[in-house]
Amino acid sequence: MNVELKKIDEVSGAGGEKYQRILDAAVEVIAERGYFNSPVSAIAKRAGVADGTIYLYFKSKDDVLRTAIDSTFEKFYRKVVDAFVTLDAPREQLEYIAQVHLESHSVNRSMAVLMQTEMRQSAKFIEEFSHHHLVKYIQMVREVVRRGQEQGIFRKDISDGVVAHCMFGAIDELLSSAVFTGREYDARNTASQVIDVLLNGIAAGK
Amino acid sequence: MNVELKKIDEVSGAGGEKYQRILDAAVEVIAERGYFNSPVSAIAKRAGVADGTIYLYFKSKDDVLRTAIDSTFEKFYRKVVDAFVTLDAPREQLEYIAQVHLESHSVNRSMAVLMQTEMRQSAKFIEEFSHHHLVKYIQMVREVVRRGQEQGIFRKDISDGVVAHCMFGAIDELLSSAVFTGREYDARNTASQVIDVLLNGIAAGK
Amino acid sequence: MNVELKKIDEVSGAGGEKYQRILDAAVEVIAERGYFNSPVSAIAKRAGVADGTIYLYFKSKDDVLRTAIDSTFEKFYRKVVDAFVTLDAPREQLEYIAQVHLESHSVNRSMAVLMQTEMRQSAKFIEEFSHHHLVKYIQMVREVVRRGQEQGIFRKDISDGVVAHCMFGAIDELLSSAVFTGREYDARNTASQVIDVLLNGIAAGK
Amino acid sequence: MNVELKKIDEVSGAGGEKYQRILDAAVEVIAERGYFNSPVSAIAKRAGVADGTIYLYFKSKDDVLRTAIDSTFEKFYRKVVDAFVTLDAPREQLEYIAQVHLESHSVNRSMAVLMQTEMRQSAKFIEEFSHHHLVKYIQMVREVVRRGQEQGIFRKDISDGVVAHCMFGAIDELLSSAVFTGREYDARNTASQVIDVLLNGIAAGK
DNA sequence: CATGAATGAGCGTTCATTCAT
DNA sequence: GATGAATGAACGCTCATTCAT
Repeated sequence: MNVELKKIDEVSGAGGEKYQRILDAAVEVIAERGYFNSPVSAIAKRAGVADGTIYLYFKSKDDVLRTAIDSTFEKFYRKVVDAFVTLDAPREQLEYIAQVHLESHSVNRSMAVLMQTEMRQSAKFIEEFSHHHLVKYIQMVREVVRRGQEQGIFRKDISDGVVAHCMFGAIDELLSSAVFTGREYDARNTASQVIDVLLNGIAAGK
Repeated sequence: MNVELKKIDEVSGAGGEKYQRILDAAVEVIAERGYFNSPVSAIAKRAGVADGTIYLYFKSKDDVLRTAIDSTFEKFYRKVVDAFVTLDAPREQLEYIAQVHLESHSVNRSMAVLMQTEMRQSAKFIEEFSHHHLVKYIQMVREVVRRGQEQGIFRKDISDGVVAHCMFGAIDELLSSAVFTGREYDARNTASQVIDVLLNGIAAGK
Repeated sequence: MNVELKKIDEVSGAGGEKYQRILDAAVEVIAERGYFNSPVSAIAKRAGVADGTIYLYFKSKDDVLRTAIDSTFEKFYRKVVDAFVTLDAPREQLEYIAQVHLESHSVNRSMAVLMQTEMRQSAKFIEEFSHHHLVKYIQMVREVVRRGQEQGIFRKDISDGVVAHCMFGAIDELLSSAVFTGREYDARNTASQVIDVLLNGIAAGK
Repeated sequence: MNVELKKIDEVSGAGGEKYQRILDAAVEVIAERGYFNSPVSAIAKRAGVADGTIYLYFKSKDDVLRTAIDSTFEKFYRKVVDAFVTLDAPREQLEYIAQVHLESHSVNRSMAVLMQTEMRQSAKFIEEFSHHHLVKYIQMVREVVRRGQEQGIFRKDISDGVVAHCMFGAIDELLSSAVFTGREYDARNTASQVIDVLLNGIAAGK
């Protein structure tokens, strides 16, 4: 894996930002038309390269999509990990995750569309994704929840796994709904609402 | 030859449930391989009919998928509406929706997989009907939430829309995760946990 | 051939005008949509019979078309032969042939369309037709021309074959043009014009 | 393998006349079997290219046929127009048209067959272009006839339209008959006979 | 005789991938 | 490296024909 990342860097070194151009073009085109309705030729055209050139940088059409998703998730993961260095409180950590997750919409709208659609197009793909990326997300949240439980901030009679899935699912659905309806929202504010529900529930107080 | 014909008759039982055999086969095959990786011929084979036979019952490949999803959701919707006749309390209503939603896994695992994948694709036809159904679900929950707010059971400072999406997303993700990891769960128990989180939050009490 | 005609009569005897209904329906449908765009099922529907029924009366879809054309031409041929019994003069005979040929448009417009289109759709079919029917037409005209030459009415320095083909072609093209443009014409008057050109030419008289 | 590649190169000569190879193959195959009985794969095979290659040069199967017919007629039309620059007399002009029309047989026998068959099919696209071309032919002749009438060479009591259709039909039928019976003829001589009939008629002089 | 559900070969077309240049 | 013409397998769908009823 490290090896592969290094190679990428080398390639994109010189004038080889063709690699990145192809990735971006793929995300855009696929977001607009769907994976199976996006011929490699359309991606190549958008990237401004010849069809065959794509195969100099990627093994297959599938590989382009996979790489784009992997790299997006990698960025998400790194951003969260970096912030955690100076962000200690479980509550704030959850809110930060929610916020970054929801921000993905505005950072790269095409990518957000793609993650809500193409990423889920086949059980096979999901199984892969579930194991590689989602699991990492869930782990992250579970650890935060467990730390909160240990600190007495969060209830101990609740499964951290269930909480983690609920949180991911809730945010993902809000994001998804915004993507499909074209609605805009304020990531910070929405994150705060979700965390409010998650922490305090909707039952009328006391 | 007679033997073979007899066998077919046995299989097809009453009369025209080739229609149903095709639907079931489609759901199975598409759940396994994805819509675009499931040739009509594969569906036909699984259903034990000739390729052309599918077009006696459906207008197109699209139509098969659409019909399968429509009918599944219709069943879900009706089940909930029926139960609501004798189930009044907002809290119980939410729990019932969660439970039926989670039960879909055991009722028809392939359909559950399919709902987690194909229903979200970007193809134009999804926008048409995926949303048609999801919107109905969200509406249902929003109404329950609003009634709870009016009755003073639920907090009034929270958007019913956000709550509805959170609930759907949380449950759907739990379902999805179970589907893809092959985990089993008890629908009633899981539903109760999710509703607990949703109503009371995870923050340690007072 | 006689045998086949007899059989047809027997079939159409009782309530078996299904045979004729199928022929008529085929001509109509094919005239409207073209042979290859006219499924047997469309012909059956128009005829008010089941698809399979057509195969009780005809060997194949091709056979229906062939039979319709054969029978139309047969009627034409008989009509001309009958009239010749009391119509002696070569000039009048030619004019009569032209008139009946041109009348086919009004007698059965669909059949006229079909003869101008589908009958010519493949070299194979034309070769058959050319040999079976057209040859008869040409022969008829050639004999009339030869008799006219013997009687000193027609020039002897002209090939009767060329004349016959010219006459058929000229009339057929007028008919065809009317069919395609939807124009109407008076068969008797048009026939008289064609024969005028054929007999007297268009050069200004001395 | 090298041998085979070399052979292909030899065949394809200069550069991109795959385009022409496909057109020629299409004309041949369609002339033999008819448009609807000529799968694209058969045309590709005859042209020595892969099925998909055809779609690099043409939009559809329809487009191949349309292009072939258009270009053939365009050549015919240009040849006539060019000759008219130095060919003034109406009589000679008619004879020239007849001759070029009849020569088409020897220039490209397959194309001649195709023009006698596919050009007249009922498919909608024929109405679009078959008539587009035929109308041009008829117009050309009508103008010549009218000029002849103005010059007092041709009778004025005869419709130029009828004459034009008669001439086209007569020649086309002679061509067609020769094509389908496999007969050969001398274009110049046959043209002269047809024009003789058209101008002077077959009635015995005075 | 008549039906029409069922078949499956065959079609036009697309597109991921290769490879000579 | 970069190109893009060429390939051909694969697809969704149609429809002539059959045959159990």
